Amino acid sequence: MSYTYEFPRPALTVDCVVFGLDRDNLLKIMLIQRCLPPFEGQWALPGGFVRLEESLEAAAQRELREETGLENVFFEQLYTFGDVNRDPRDRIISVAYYALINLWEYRIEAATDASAAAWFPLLKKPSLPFDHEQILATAFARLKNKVRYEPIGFELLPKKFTLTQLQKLYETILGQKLDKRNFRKKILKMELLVALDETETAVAHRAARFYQFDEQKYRKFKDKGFNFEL
Amino acid sequence: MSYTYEFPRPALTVDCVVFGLDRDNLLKIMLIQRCLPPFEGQWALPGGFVRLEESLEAAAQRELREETGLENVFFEQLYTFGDVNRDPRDRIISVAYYALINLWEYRIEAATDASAAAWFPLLKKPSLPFDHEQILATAFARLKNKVRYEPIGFELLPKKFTLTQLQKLYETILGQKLDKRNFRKKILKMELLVALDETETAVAHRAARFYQFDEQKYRKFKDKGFNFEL
DNA sequence: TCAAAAGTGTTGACGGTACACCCATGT
DNA sequence: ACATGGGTGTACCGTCAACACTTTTGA
Repeated sequence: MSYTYEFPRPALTVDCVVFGLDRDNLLKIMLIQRCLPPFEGQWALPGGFVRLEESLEAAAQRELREETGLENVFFEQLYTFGDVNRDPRDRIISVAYYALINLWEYRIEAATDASAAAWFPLLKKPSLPFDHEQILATAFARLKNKVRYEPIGFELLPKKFTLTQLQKLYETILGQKLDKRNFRKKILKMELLVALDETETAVAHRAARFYQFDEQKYRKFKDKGFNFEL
Repeated sequence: MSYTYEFPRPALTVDCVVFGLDRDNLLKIMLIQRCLPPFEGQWALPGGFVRLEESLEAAAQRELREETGLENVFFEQLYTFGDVNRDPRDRIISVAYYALINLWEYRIEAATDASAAAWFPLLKKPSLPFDHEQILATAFARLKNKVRYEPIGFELLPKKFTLTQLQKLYETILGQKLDKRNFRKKILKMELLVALDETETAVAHRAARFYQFDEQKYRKFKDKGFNFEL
């Protein structure tokens, strides 16, 4: 028998913190209602056990797909939580991931048929079981940090967006007002946004121009040691 | 039987990337010589299996102590590696930590009696088994990044150090020359360093003043949203 | 007195911040 | 015509980068 079998093994799960931003610039989080003990019936982070034949990332993506119908979204490992008593059942380690998606199109609600999944505004969410509050706090801190120096904010918006929408996104995540003229100068000077010819429609005021994030340009800049800031 | 037992479990290890900086400003890494298969005899990152009754952090600290004699050093979770075939034995997930210690005092070599532990300059290290090369690369990237906006560099120096030593540390990690006057201005303006009355001894030139990092001040600044930069 | 590293200021360029008004559109 | 958000420029200030010489000490 191999060396590795001398040790009893903790169980291993993945949990996902899924952030979404809706049309009203409300930052929301996706939760699922647990259908098994412990904490049956409570809202918790989507997640589940890692299978032997799948990588951690694959496991997180599978769980997300199974429980919420989400696929092909921005996805990143967050942190691994392994306190001894974080799960009352057993010793369970959880590798947490976080994801960002845009809620402007209504595609999301439809996908949540099988398991009960729902979006909660960050400020109105129920309190979470296990150490999920800690996981969420860690994820939010990471988002707040990362959005300043990497252009991941775009993941929360539709492909075409206006500068005001982008600015509001930053204001929501960072929790502070930004100056409109300075914000535009800064973001446009980076030359990572492509101005489209289209404009907003059906608004009761001057129509805003749409922009698009140019990921190719960003990659080139990044390789040259470019720095995205605020 | 509980829900958790329906699933076969991967094994769980911790691995440690231990960086040290010696008197000559050489950045080194600690490796241990494996005394069990697979890769018996090869140099690899220190690490081992997580026990059921200890947290991840405790496991990493224990492994480090057992294998290298190191204790009470800067320590932080790095990333969790879980590719399916990263270990030839079995499905093994590894939670990686990284540590920073100063090698100016000779306390280290003495502690490495039982298992064969040794320090290798980053550029002259042997190639590593498993995915340890990837883990090391991730750790080095993290160090390089983090040193710019959090004062963790001090962990690599003795308590008392000269500004030139500090500057060389940054030059080594960042891989670029820095301007002496600008570096001093910047670092002193933050008021995180305490100038001591002592100076270097036994040098064949003008003796440099010693400084000390004031962690208390840093904590206060940090709470107020202070930003350590370069 | 020489070698070797310590220590010290100024200037010009750039980027950040603060700030207020006119424009386009739909109702 | 009015309400609503879209869009724009300038002036001041602080920060960063570039740059070279004098001082101290031990050999």
